[in-house]
Amino acid sequence: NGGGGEQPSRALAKRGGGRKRQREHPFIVTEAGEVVRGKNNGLDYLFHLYKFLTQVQKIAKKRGEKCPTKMTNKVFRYAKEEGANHINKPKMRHYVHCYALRCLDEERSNALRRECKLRGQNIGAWMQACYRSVVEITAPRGWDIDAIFGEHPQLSVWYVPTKLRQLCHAERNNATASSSASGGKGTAA
Amino acid sequence: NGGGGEQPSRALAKRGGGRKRQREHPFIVTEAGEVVRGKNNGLDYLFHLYKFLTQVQKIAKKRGEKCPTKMTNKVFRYAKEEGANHINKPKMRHYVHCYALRCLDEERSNALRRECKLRGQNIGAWMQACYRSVVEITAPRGWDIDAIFGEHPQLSVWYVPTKLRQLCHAERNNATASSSASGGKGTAA
DNA sequence: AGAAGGACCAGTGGTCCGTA
DNA sequence: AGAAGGACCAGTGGTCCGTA
Repeated sequence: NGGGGEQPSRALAKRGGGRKRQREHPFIVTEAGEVVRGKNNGLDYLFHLYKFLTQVQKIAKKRGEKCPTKMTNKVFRYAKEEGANHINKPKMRHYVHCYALRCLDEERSNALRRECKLRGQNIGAWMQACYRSVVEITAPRGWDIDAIFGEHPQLSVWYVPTKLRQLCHAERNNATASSSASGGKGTAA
Repeated sequence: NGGGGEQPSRALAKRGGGRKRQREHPFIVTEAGEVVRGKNNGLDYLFHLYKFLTQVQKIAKKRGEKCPTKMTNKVFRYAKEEGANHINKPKMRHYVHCYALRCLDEERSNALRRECKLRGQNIGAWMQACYRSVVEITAPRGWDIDAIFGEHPQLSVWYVPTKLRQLCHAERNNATASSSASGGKGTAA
Protein backbone atom coordinates (compact mmCIF):
# COMPACT_ATOMS: atom_id res chain seq x y z
CA ASN A 1 0.00 0.00 0.00
CA GLY A 2 1.48 3.08 -1.27
CA GLY A 3 1.36 5.71 1.41
CA GLY A 4 -1.22 5.00 4.04
CA GLY A 5 -4.40 3.31 5.06
CA GLU A 6 -7.85 2.50 3.90
CA GLN A 7 -10.48 4.84 2.56
CA PRO A 8 -10.74 8.35 1.15
CA SER A 9 -11.39 11.09 3.66
CA ARG A 10 -14.98 11.93 4.42
CA ALA A 11 -14.19 15.46 5.54
CA LEU A 12 -16.50 16.55 2.74
CA ALA A 13 -19.38 14.25 3.57
CA LYS A 14 -21.83 16.02 5.86
CA ARG A 15 -23.09 18.81 3.67
CA GLY A 16 -26.07 19.16 6.01
CA GLY A 17 -24.07 21.69 7.99
CA GLY A 18 -24.24 24.03 4.99
CA ARG A 19 -20.47 24.44 5.02
CA LYS A 20 -18.30 24.66 1.94
CA ARG A 21 -16.63 21.50 0.73
CA GLN A 22 -13.51 20.91 2.82
CA ARG A 23 -10.17 20.32 1.24
CA GLU A 24 -8.49 16.98 1.70
CA HIS A 25 -5.96 16.79 4.47
CA PRO A 26 -2.47 17.40 3.14
CA PHE A 27 -0.45 14.27 2.47
CA ILE A 28 2.28 13.48 4.98
CA VAL A 29 5.34 11.31 4.68
CA THR A 30 4.59 7.79 5.88
CA GLU A 31 6.28 4.44 5.92
CA ALA A 32 4.89 1.66 3.78
CA GLY A 33 1.66 0.32 5.21
CA GLU A 34 1.26 3.10 7.72
CA VAL A 35 -2.28 4.37 8.24
CA VAL A 36 -2.88 8.12 8.45
CA ARG A 37 -6.06 9.33 10.07
CA GLY A 38 -7.77 6.18 8.80
CA LYS A 39 -7.40 7.24 5.17
CA ASN A 40 -5.15 6.81 2.19
CA ASN A 41 -2.18 8.90 1.32
CA GLY A 42 -0.78 10.02 -2.05
CA LEU A 43 0.56 6.92 -3.76
CA ASP A 44 -2.58 4.89 -3.20
CA TYR A 45 -4.57 7.48 -5.10
CA LEU A 46 -2.40 6.96 -8.14
CA PHE A 47 -2.97 3.21 -7.99
CA HIS A 48 -6.73 3.80 -7.72
CA LEU A 49 -6.66 5.77 -10.93
CA TYR A 50 -5.41 2.77 -12.83
CA LYS A 51 -8.69 1.04 -12.11
CA PHE A 52 -10.68 4.04 -13.28
CA LEU A 53 -8.73 4.03 -16.54
CA THR A 54 -9.50 0.36 -17.04
CA GLN A 55 -13.20 1.12 -16.59
CA VAL A 56 -13.12 3.96 -19.08
CA GLN A 57 -11.33 1.75 -21.59
CA LYS A 58 -13.86 -1.03 -21.21
CA ILE A 59 -16.76 1.34 -21.79
CA ALA A 60 -15.11 2.96 -24.82
CA LYS A 61 -14.32 -0.40 -26.38
CA LYS A 62 -17.86 -1.65 -25.94
CA ARG A 63 -19.20 1.46 -27.64
CA GLY A 64 -16.67 1.31 -30.45
CA GLU A 65 -15.27 4.71 -29.46
CA LYS A 66 -11.71 5.89 -29.35
CA CYS A 67 -10.06 4.17 -26.42
CA PRO A 68 -7.69 6.18 -24.21
CA THR A 69 -4.31 4.60 -23.45
CA LYS A 70 -3.25 7.32 -21.03
CA MET A 71 -4.54 9.07 -17.96
CA THR A 72 -6.51 11.72 -19.83
CA ASN A 73 -8.92 14.42 -18.67
CA LYS A 74 -11.69 11.96 -19.48
CA VAL A 75 -10.40 9.55 -16.85
CA PHE A 76 -10.15 12.23 -14.19
CA ARG A 77 -13.67 13.32 -15.01
CA TYR A 78 -14.91 9.73 -14.78
CA ALA A 79 -13.23 9.29 -11.40
CA LYS A 80 -14.94 12.41 -10.11
CA GLU A 81 -18.31 11.25 -11.45
CA GLU A 82 -17.81 7.98 -9.63
CA GLY A 83 -17.52 9.94 -6.41
CA ALA A 84 -13.74 10.05 -6.07
CA ASN A 85 -13.74 13.64 -4.91
CA HIS A 86 -10.34 13.25 -3.35
CA ILE A 87 -8.74 12.87 -6.78
CA ASN A 88 -7.85 15.80 -9.00
CA LYS A 89 -5.49 16.24 -11.90
CA PRO A 90 -3.00 18.84 -10.61
CA LYS A 91 -2.47 16.97 -7.36
CA MET A 92 -2.02 13.59 -9.01
CA ARG A 93 0.34 14.94 -11.65
CA HIS A 94 2.38 16.51 -8.89
CA TYR A 95 3.19 13.08 -7.45
CA VAL A 96 3.50 10.91 -10.55
CA HIS A 97 7.26 10.61 -10.28
CA CYS A 98 6.90 9.38 -6.68
CA TYR A 99 4.54 6.72 -7.98
CA ALA A 100 7.14 5.93 -10.62
CA LEU A 101 9.79 5.32 -8.00
CA ARG A 102 7.45 2.98 -6.22
CA CYS A 103 6.68 1.07 -9.44
CA LEU A 104 10.31 0.82 -10.50
CA ASP A 105 11.92 -0.10 -7.19
CA GLU A 106 9.55 -0.72 -4.33
CA GLU A 107 12.28 -1.40 -1.79
CA ARG A 108 14.06 1.80 -2.58
CA SER A 109 10.80 3.71 -2.42
CA ASN A 110 10.07 2.28 1.01
CA ALA A 111 13.59 3.02 2.24
CA LEU A 112 13.34 6.62 1.10
CA ARG A 113 10.01 7.09 2.83
CA ARG A 114 11.39 5.68 6.06
CA GLU A 115 14.40 7.94 5.85
CA CYS A 116 12.42 11.11 5.08
CA LYS A 117 10.01 10.35 7.90
CA LEU A 118 12.84 9.84 10.39
CA ARG A 119 14.25 13.20 9.42
CA GLY A 120 10.85 14.76 9.90
CA GLN A 121 10.82 16.09 6.34
CA ASN A 122 7.64 17.37 4.76
CA ILE A 123 5.96 16.10 1.61
CA GLY A 124 7.74 18.64 -0.56
CA ALA A 125 11.17 17.47 0.54
CA TRP A 126 10.24 13.83 0.01
CA MET A 127 8.88 14.67 -3.42
CA GLN A 128 12.15 16.37 -4.34
CA ALA A 129 14.12 13.36 -3.14
CA CYS A 130 11.98 11.14 -5.35
CA TYR A 131 13.16 13.07 -8.42
CA ARG A 132 16.77 12.30 -7.56
CA SER A 133 16.09 8.62 -6.99
CA VAL A 134 14.21 8.15 -10.25
CA VAL A 135 16.90 9.95 -12.23
CA GLU A 136 19.52 7.61 -10.74
CA ILE A 137 17.45 4.59 -11.69
CA THR A 138 17.31 5.73 -15.31
CA ALA A 139 21.09 6.17 -15.59
CA PRO A 140 21.94 2.60 -16.70
CA ARG A 141 19.40 3.03 -19.51
CA GLY A 142 20.97 6.25 -20.73
CA TRP A 143 18.44 8.36 -18.79
CA ASP A 144 15.77 7.38 -21.34
CA ILE A 145 12.81 8.10 -19.09
CA ASP A 146 10.30 7.69 -21.92
CA ALA A 147 11.46 4.15 -22.58
CA ILE A 148 11.36 3.31 -18.88
CA PHE A 149 7.83 4.63 -18.45
CA GLY A 150 6.75 2.94 -21.66
CA GLU A 151 7.91 -0.50 -20.62
CA HIS A 152 6.17 -0.57 -17.28
CA PRO A 153 2.45 -1.37 -17.56
CA GLN A 154 1.39 0.65 -14.55
CA LEU A 155 3.56 3.58 -15.52
CA SER A 156 3.01 3.64 -19.26
CA VAL A 157 -0.46 5.09 -18.78
CA TRP A 158 0.98 8.28 -17.28
CA TYR A 159 2.46 11.13 -19.23
CA VAL A 160 6.10 11.56 -18.26
CA PRO A 161 6.24 14.60 -15.94
CA THR A 162 7.92 17.53 -17.66
CA LYS A 163 10.29 18.25 -14.82
CA LEU A 164 11.41 14.62 -14.61
CA ARG A 165 12.14 14.56 -18.32
CA GLN A 166 14.14 17.76 -18.03
CA LEU A 167 16.19 16.40 -15.13
CA CYS A 168 16.98 13.21 -17.04
CA HIS A 169 17.94 15.19 -20.11
CA ALA A 170 20.25 17.47 -18.12
CA GLU A 171 21.90 14.48 -16.48
CA ARG A 172 22.51 12.80 -19.82
CA ASN A 173 24.07 15.96 -21.19
CA ASN A 174 26.31 16.23 -18.12
CA ALA A 175 27.49 12.67 -18.57
CA THR A 176 28.16 13.15 -22.27
CA ALA A 177 30.08 16.39 -21.69
CA SER A 178 32.28 14.98 -18.95
CA SER A 179 32.97 11.72 -20.74
CA SER A 180 34.06 13.54 -23.88
CA ALA A 181 36.06 16.06 -21.82
CA SER A 182 37.93 13.20 -20.10
CA GLY A 183 38.69 11.59 -23.45
CA GLY A 184 35.84 9.10 -23.22
CA LYS A 185 33.94 7.91 -26.23
CA GLY A 186 30.81 9.97 -25.71
CA THR A 187 29.10 11.78 -28.56
CA ALA A 188 31.25 14.69 -29.75
CA ALA A 189 30.14 18.16 -28.60
CA ASN B 1 4.08 3.38 -56.71
CA GLY B 2 1.59 4.44 -54.05
CA GLY B 3 -0.66 6.33 -56.42
CA GLY B 4 1.42 7.94 -59.09
CA GLY B 5 4.75 9.28 -60.16
CA GLU B 6 7.60 11.41 -59.02
CA GLN B 7 7.56 14.85 -57.45
CA PRO B 8 5.09 17.24 -55.83
CA SER B 9 3.35 19.60 -58.20
CA ARG B 10 4.97 22.92 -58.88
CA ALA B 11 1.73 24.60 -59.81
CA LEU B 12 2.44 26.94 -56.92
CA ALA B 13 6.02 27.69 -57.84
CA LYS B 14 6.14 30.80 -60.00
CA ARG B 15 4.88 33.47 -57.67
CA GLY B 16 6.47 36.05 -59.94
CA GLY B 17 3.19 36.23 -61.79
CA GLY B 18 1.61 37.79 -58.70
CA ARG B 19 -1.15 35.16 -58.79
CA LYS B 20 -2.59 33.51 -55.71
CA ARG B 21 -1.22 30.14 -54.62
CA GLN B 22 -2.80 27.48 -56.82
CA ARG B 23 -4.47 24.44 -55.32
CA GLU B 24 -2.99 21.06 -55.97
CA HIS B 25 -4.49 19.11 -58.81
CA PRO B 26 -7.18 16.75 -57.53
CA PHE B 27 -6.03 13.19 -57.05
CA ILE B 28 -7.20 10.70 -59.64
CA VAL B 29 -7.50 6.94 -59.51
CA THR B 30 -4.34 5.34 -60.83
CA GLU B 31 -2.85 1.89 -61.07
CA ALA B 32 0.23 1.08 -58.99
CA GLY B 33 3.29 2.78 -60.43
CA GLU B 34 1.36 4.99 -62.81
CA VAL B 35 2.62 8.53 -63.21
CA VAL B 36 0.11 11.41 -63.23
CA ARG B 37 1.20 14.68 -64.76
CA GLY B 38 4.73 13.91 -63.56
CA LYS B 39 3.76 14.16 -59.92
CA ASN B 40 2.70 12.03 -57.00
CA ASN B 41 -0.79 11.02 -56.10
CA GLY B 42 -2.44 10.53 -52.72
CA LEU B 43 -0.90 7.44 -51.17
CA ASP B 44 2.65 8.60 -51.77
CA TYR B 45 1.99 11.71 -49.71
CA LEU B 46 1.08 9.56 -46.74
CA PHE B 47 4.32 7.63 -47.05
CA HIS B 48 6.24 10.91 -47.22
CA LEU B 49 4.74 11.97 -43.93
CA TYR B 50 6.31 9.01 -42.19
CA LYS B 51 9.71 10.47 -42.92
CA PHE B 52 8.70 13.87 -41.57
CA LEU B 53 7.51 12.23 -38.36
CA THR B 54 10.85 10.47 -38.00
CA GLN B 55 12.61 13.81 -38.33
CA VAL B 56 10.41 15.46 -35.74
CA GLN B 57 11.03 12.57 -33.36
CA LYS B 58 14.79 12.77 -33.80
CA ILE B 59 14.81 16.49 -33.05
CA ALA B 60 12.57 16.12 -30.00
CA LYS B 61 14.69 13.31 -28.60
CA LYS B 62 17.89 15.27 -29.01
CA ARG B 63 16.39 18.21 -27.15
CA GLY B 64 14.93 16.05 -24.41
CA GLU B 65 11.42 17.17 -25.29
CA LYS B 66 8.23 15.18 -25.44
CA CYS B 67 8.44 12.94 -28.47
CA PRO B 68 5.35 12.47 -30.65
CA THR B 69 4.40 8.90 -31.53
CA LYS B 70 1.59 9.93 -33.85
CA MET B 71 0.99 12.15 -36.82
CA THR B 72 0.27 15.28 -34.79
CA ASN B 73 -0.30 18.90 -35.78
CA LYS B 74 3.37 19.43 -35.03
CA VAL B 75 4.34 17.01 -37.78
CA PHE B 76 2.06 18.65 -40.33
CA ARG B 77 3.50 22.03 -39.38
CA TYR B 78 7.03 20.68 -39.74
CA ALA B 79 6.22 19.25 -43.16
CA LYS B 80 4.90 22.62 -44.28
CA GLU B 81 7.96 24.43 -42.92
CA GLU B 82 10.13 22.04 -44.90
CA GLY B 83 8.35 23.18 -48.04
CA ALA B 84 5.86 20.35 -48.44
CA ASN B 85 3.07 22.70 -49.46
CA HIS B 86 1.19 19.88 -51.11
CA ILE B 87 0.52 18.28 -47.71
CA ASN B 88 -2.25 19.35 -45.37
CA LYS B 89 -4.04 17.69 -42.52
CA PRO B 90 -7.65 17.49 -43.75
CA LYS B 91 -6.60 16.04 -47.10
CA MET B 92 -4.28 13.45 -45.62
CA ARG B 93 -6.77 12.39 -42.96
CA HIS B 94 -9.32 11.94 -45.69
CA TYR B 95 -7.23 9.19 -47.29
CA VAL B 96 -5.71 7.44 -44.28
CA HIS B 97 -7.88 4.36 -44.66
CA CYS B 98 -6.77 4.02 -48.29
CA TYR B 99 -3.20 4.09 -47.06
CA ALA B 100 -4.19 1.46 -44.50
CA LEU B 101 -5.46 -0.86 -47.21
CA ARG B 102 -2.20 -0.45 -49.06
CA CYS B 103 -0.19 -1.22 -45.88
CA LEU B 104 -2.28 -4.23 -44.91
CA ASP B 105 -2.67 -5.90 -48.29
CA GLU B 106 -0.74 -4.35 -51.12
CA GLU B 107 -2.00 -6.77 -53.76
CA ARG B 108 -5.58 -6.16 -52.84
CA SER B 109 -4.98 -2.42 -52.86
CA ASN B 110 -3.48 -2.63 -56.34
CA ALA B 111 -6.32 -4.80 -57.59
CA LEU B 112 -8.91 -2.36 -56.30
CA ARG B 113 -7.18 0.58 -57.94
CA ARG B 114 -7.04 -1.24 -61.26
CA GLU B 115 -10.69 -2.16 -61.01
CA CYS B 116 -11.85 1.36 -60.08
CA LYS B 117 -9.77 2.84 -62.86
CA LEU B 118 -11.23 0.46 -65.43
CA ARG B 119 -14.70 1.46 -64.35
CA GLY B 120 -13.74 5.12 -64.70
CA GLN B 121 -14.69 5.83 -61.09
CA ASN B 122 -13.62 9.03 -59.39
CA ILE B 123 -11.50 9.38 -56.27
CA GLY B 124 -14.55 9.54 -54.03
CA ALA B 125 -15.86 6.19 -55.25
CA TRP B 126 -12.45 4.56 -54.85
CA MET B 127 -12.18 5.98 -51.36
CA GLN B 128 -15.55 4.51 -50.44
CA ALA B 129 -14.52 1.14 -51.81
CA CYS B 130 -11.40 1.28 -49.65
CA TYR B 131 -13.56 1.47 -46.54
CA ARG B 132 -15.29 -1.75 -47.49
CA SER B 133 -12.03 -3.56 -48.20
CA VAL B 134 -10.42 -2.54 -44.93
CA VAL B 135 -13.47 -3.56 -42.94
CA GLU B 136 -13.37 -6.98 -44.57
CA ILE B 137 -9.71 -7.36 -43.71
CA THR B 138 -10.43 -6.69 -40.05
CA ALA B 139 -13.17 -9.33 -39.81
CA PRO B 140 -10.96 -12.30 -38.86
CA ARG B 141 -9.59 -10.19 -36.00
CA GLY B 142 -13.04 -9.41 -34.67
CA TRP B 143 -13.11 -6.03 -36.44
CA ASP B 144 -10.62 -4.70 -33.90
CA ILE B 145 -9.32 -1.89 -36.05
CA ASP B 146 -7.34 -0.31 -33.21
CA ALA B 147 -5.35 -3.50 -32.71
CA ILE B 148 -4.71 -3.79 -36.44
CA PHE B 149 -3.48 -0.22 -36.75
CA GLY B 150 -1.41 -0.59 -33.59
CA GLU B 151 0.48 -3.64 -34.80
CA HIS B 152 1.57 -2.20 -38.11
CA PRO B 153 4.58 0.15 -37.78
CA GLN B 154 3.61 2.38 -40.69
CA LEU B 155 0.00 2.52 -39.65
CA SER B 156 0.38 2.83 -35.89
CA VAL B 157 1.48 6.44 -36.24
CA TRP B 158 -1.92 7.42 -37.63
CA TYR B 159 -5.04 8.02 -35.61
CA VAL B 160 -7.70 5.53 -36.64
CA PRO B 161 -10.19 7.45 -38.81
CA THR B 162 -13.48 7.96 -37.01
CA LYS B 163 -15.59 6.69 -39.87
CA LEU B 164 -13.51 3.53 -40.23
CA ARG B 165 -13.86 2.77 -36.54
CA GLN B 166 -17.61 3.28 -36.74
CA LEU B 167 -17.93 0.97 -39.73
CA CYS B 168 -15.94 -1.76 -37.98
CA HIS B 169 -18.02 -1.37 -34.84
CA ALA B 170 -21.27 -1.61 -36.79
CA GLU B 171 -20.07 -4.71 -38.58
CA ARG B 172 -19.09 -6.39 -35.31
CA ASN B 173 -22.52 -5.63 -33.85
CA ASN B 174 -24.19 -7.06 -36.95
CA ALA B 175 -22.19 -10.23 -36.68
CA THR B 176 -22.95 -10.61 -32.98
CA ALA B 177 -26.65 -10.00 -33.48
CA SER B 178 -27.04 -12.46 -36.34
CA SER B 179 -24.94 -15.15 -34.70
CA SER B 180 -27.00 -14.97 -31.54
CA ALA B 181 -30.26 -14.82 -33.53
CA SER B 182 -29.25 -17.95 -35.42
CA GLY B 183 -28.48 -19.72 -32.16
CA GLY B 184 -24.74 -19.25 -32.47
CA LYS B 185 -22.50 -18.72 -29.47
CA GLY B 186 -22.12 -14.96 -29.83
CA THR B 187 -22.38 -12.62 -26.87
CA ALA B 188 -25.96 -12.55 -25.60
CA ALA B 189 -28.03 -9.47 -26.49
C1' DA C 1 -20.48 17.99 -60.08
C1' DG C 2 -16.22 16.62 -57.19
C1' DA C 3 -12.23 17.69 -54.52
C1' DA C 4 -8.53 20.63 -51.93
C1' DG C 5 -7.54 22.94 -47.68
C1' DG C 6 -8.20 27.40 -44.66
C1' DA C 7 -10.02 27.99 -40.65
C1' DC C 8 -12.72 27.07 -36.88
C1' DC C 9 -14.22 24.69 -32.38
C1' DA C 10 -14.82 21.71 -28.43
C1' DG C 11 -12.37 19.63 -25.42
C1' DT C 12 -6.84 18.44 -24.08
C1' DG C 13 -2.49 18.58 -21.57
C1' DG C 14 -0.33 21.30 -18.59
C1' DT C 15 0.21 23.99 -14.44
C1' DC C 16 -0.25 28.63 -12.11
C1' DC C 17 -1.67 30.96 -8.37
C1' DG C 18 -5.52 32.60 -5.46
C1' DT C 19 -7.06 29.81 -1.45
C1' DA C 20 -7.39 27.55 3.10
C1' DA D 1 5.09 28.37 6.00
C1' DG D 2 3.44 24.32 2.97
C1' DA D 3 0.02 22.05 0.21
C1' DA D 4 -4.68 21.17 -2.30
C1' DG D 5 -7.15 22.08 -6.45
C1' DG D 6 -10.23 25.56 -9.26
C1' DA D 7 -9.59 27.51 -13.19
C1' DC D 8 -7.21 29.15 -16.95
C1' DC D 9 -4.53 28.99 -21.52
C1' DA D 10 -1.92 27.67 -25.60
C1' DG D 11 -1.95 24.61 -28.74
C1' DT D 12 -4.61 19.65 -30.24
C1' DG D 13 -7.56 16.48 -32.82
C1' DG D 14 -11.09 16.69 -35.73
C1' DT D 15 -13.57 18.16 -39.74
C1' DC D 16 -16.90 21.59 -41.86
C1' DC D 17 -17.84 24.31 -45.48
C1' DG D 18 -16.72 28.44 -48.26
C1' DT D 19 -13.66 28.05 -52.34
C1' DA D 20 -11.79 27.03 -56.97
